[in-house]
Amino acid sequence: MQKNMIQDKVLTTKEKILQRAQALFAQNGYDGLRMDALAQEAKVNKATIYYYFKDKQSLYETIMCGVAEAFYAQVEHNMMGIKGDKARLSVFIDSGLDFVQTHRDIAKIMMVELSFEWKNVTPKTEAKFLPILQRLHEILDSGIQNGCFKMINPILLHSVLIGGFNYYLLIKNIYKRFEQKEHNETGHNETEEMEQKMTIPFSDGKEEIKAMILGYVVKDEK
Amino acid sequence: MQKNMIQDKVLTTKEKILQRAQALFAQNGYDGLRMDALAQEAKVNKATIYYYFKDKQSLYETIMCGVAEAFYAQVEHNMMGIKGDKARLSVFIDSGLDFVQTHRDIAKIMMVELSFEWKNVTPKTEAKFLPILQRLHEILDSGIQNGCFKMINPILLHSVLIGGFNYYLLIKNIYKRFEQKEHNETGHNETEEMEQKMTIPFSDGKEEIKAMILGYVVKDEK
Amino acid sequence: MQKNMIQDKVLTTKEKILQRAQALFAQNGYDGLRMDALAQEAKVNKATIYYYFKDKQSLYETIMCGVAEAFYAQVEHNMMGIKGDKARLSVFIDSGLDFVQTHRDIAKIMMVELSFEWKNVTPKTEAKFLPILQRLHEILDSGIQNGCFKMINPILLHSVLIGGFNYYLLIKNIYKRFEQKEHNETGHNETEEMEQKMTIPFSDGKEEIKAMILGYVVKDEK
Amino acid sequence: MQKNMIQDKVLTTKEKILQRAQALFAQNGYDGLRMDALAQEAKVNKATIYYYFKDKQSLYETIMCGVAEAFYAQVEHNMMGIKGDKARLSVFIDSGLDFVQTHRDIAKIMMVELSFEWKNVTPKTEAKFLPILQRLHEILDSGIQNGCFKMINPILLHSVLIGGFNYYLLIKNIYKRFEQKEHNETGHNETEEMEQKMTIPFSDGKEEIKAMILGYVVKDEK
DNA sequence: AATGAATGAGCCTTCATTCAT
DNA sequence: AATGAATGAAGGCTCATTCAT
Repeated sequence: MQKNMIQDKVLTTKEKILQRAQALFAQNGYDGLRMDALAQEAKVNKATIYYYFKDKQSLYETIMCGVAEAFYAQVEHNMMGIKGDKARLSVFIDSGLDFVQTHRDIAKIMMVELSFEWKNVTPKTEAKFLPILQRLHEILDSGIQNGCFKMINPILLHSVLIGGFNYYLLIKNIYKRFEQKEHNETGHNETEEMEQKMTIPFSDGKEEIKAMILGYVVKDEK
Repeated sequence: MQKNMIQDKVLTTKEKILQRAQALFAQNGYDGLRMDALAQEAKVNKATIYYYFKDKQSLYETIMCGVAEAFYAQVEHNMMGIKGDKARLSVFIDSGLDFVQTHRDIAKIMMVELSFEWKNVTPKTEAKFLPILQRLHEILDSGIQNGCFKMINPILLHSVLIGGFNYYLLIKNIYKRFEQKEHNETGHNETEEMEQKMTIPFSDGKEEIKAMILGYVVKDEK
Repeated sequence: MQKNMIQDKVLTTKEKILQRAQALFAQNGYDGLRMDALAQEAKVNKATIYYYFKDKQSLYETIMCGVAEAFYAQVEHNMMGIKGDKARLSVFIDSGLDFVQTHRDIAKIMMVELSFEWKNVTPKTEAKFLPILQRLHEILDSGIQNGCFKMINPILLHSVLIGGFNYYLLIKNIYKRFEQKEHNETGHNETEEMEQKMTIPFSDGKEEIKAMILGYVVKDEK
Repeated sequence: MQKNMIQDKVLTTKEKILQRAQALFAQNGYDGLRMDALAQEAKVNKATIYYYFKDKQSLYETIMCGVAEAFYAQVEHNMMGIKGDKARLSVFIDSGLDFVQTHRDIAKIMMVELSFEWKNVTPKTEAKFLPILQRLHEILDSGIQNGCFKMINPILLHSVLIGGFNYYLLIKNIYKRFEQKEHNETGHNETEEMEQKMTIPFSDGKEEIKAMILGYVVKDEK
């Protein structure tokens, strides 16, 4: 998080390139990233990028694989030693929400890649994502089979968790812009509903989503 | 669905361009769409596109505005005459889910645009989206104020509804690919979990999401 | 030949590009030709080249195919109606020598391509050269079989004819340079051998080569 | 011939570079040789090349000078002690043919350089070639003056000798390819002329060329 | 209304070369 | 003696856009 600032000088050239590339891919997408811009941002010569990475696609692949591994590692780490389906589901949900919140660049890249139907994802990268999906399934399936979870399509749960939350974080940004603009433009005659918006501050969102999911999935215990 | 084939000849040149542009923007994003490719797909000369649209940005804007208007119109139409907070919420959720499901291209474009922080959205387009968001707020706020809905951040609900469902539809595609590949590669000795996947067919998803949201929002009436 | 000067304005853009490309390929080889330089020489925008030709390779291919066709057409035309093995061989030799002398660019390109073992020659181009070689064989083989020609490897004859003469034209250029330099540097005390050089002016060369070949191939008739 | 394998370890780094460079220049020409590729082939770091050679041009020059010296040395060696114009011409022709046949790389490089009008040849290199040409002239001129040789342009003789034979060796390669392809494609129904080709095997070529030249140059003695 | 031809700007990539070690 | 890292300067090619018709 704050590594960038503190360790900026410590990063190797390759790491510097990867770091900036991730940010730029997230901002502009695969086609939108310009190698010139990346070189400038990473403060290296354009040719230096090609010293470390075969081409743009390979740079992207490196990032995507890193993403997959990072996500998998975090979930694995968090789940370690957790027993009981409900506890495991709870930890899993928290892990997912945290990852999406902490790794904004990655979440965005994934979202876009998903929208483009995995267009720029190579088989190698795809293979890295498989274990993650399998792991999610194991967890959810176990709960369903043990009877403490309602029968639910695991993918759907996953979607609400990751897709819903990521969308929330994204739209919050846009929303704030709307409000600022309106505020500037309308002067003081805000409508009541706009007042209303202000009274419901942007919540963290994680707890609500978790509650929404658990409320649906976990069977009432009597 | 089969409109393309039947009406292909009926479409004006301008409509043909817009139709193909929407599909290509959805597939490749703003930067990914090539005017050459569009001309080819629309079976017109490249210069013809510029006869109808000032430039690429203007073409995109036209589509985005159309998107916003279409969404707003559908919601308005569906809500017409519906009374009662719960009923209105129900219809609203259905409208949202239907729209996302029916207008895949638009949903994808919006998702990507959101990820890129509205990068290619002009003020004019932005203005078109405002009424939609306002309408959603009215509906949700009313229910909250009337006490039949739990206090919830409307944006969060919106996110689970639109973001969660769109994500579900997207990942379903990728998922099916994974399964096909694995099926091809592993031959016949699928593990049990893979069997399991098969037993939970890809549900429509709409009902679950609706239930999940309503379960969280609607207060139990005693 | 003098078309360039007279018809320069009449050439289509595509022809202009091809014409200049041929000259530049001859001067610098495939790798040595710079698309920028070509654009400048042809007085068109660089992108215009790509409007007419897919890429550098395709441009080269177009020229090579043209070359092959031009050569074949000229030989065919000259041979038309010629009867008798000796007469045909004579006409064939003249055609070859004339072609090499008239189409200097082409001869150079072919020579280089041969040296690089056909490196930049695509199958399509290769196919165009086949008929030429076959035609040469027919002619020579017939003479050999009819007994008026000495048994000779046709390829060898071809080599002396084309390779020897082309080499002669090339080295004449270099030779002249040597002499000029020496003349400038040595002042007036030229050695006798240098005087000698001057007394044997650069002959056309065609007649000598033709005589050399015929002297070897044609059997003395008694 | 098999020197490469046996002496590979014995070569100094500099020699290794020169050896591989010569081969690569012959294959791809000056512009076609990539310093990266050379480094890889010579199994040294790219910077190592620059440790031994100022730049690409200087590397090329070193090779070209070596070429000239080698050629000159061989001719000088072979001619040593040979008396009589005809004998000397005979030895000279043999030397030339042998050199062209033995030093394929060099012959190719020279051929290409000639085609490009000595483009990459520096004055220093040019100076090395002068003695060779002078020596050839001496030999030929002497024979002409002594009356045992027909009056002939020495350069033309040189061209047929070197140019014709080198061309023959080059085109033999391409020719064999044609035949292989045709053989593969036509199956077993070769036409008669194809049969014919097979019956005239690729001769060495040296004797024919020598005979062709001598037949033309040497005056019949009665 | 529509298009073939042409282009300026810029993109990804490569190349010969240098630097610090 | 030798090299991993880095680079300035192109090089081939593409893109959105315009022009003349």
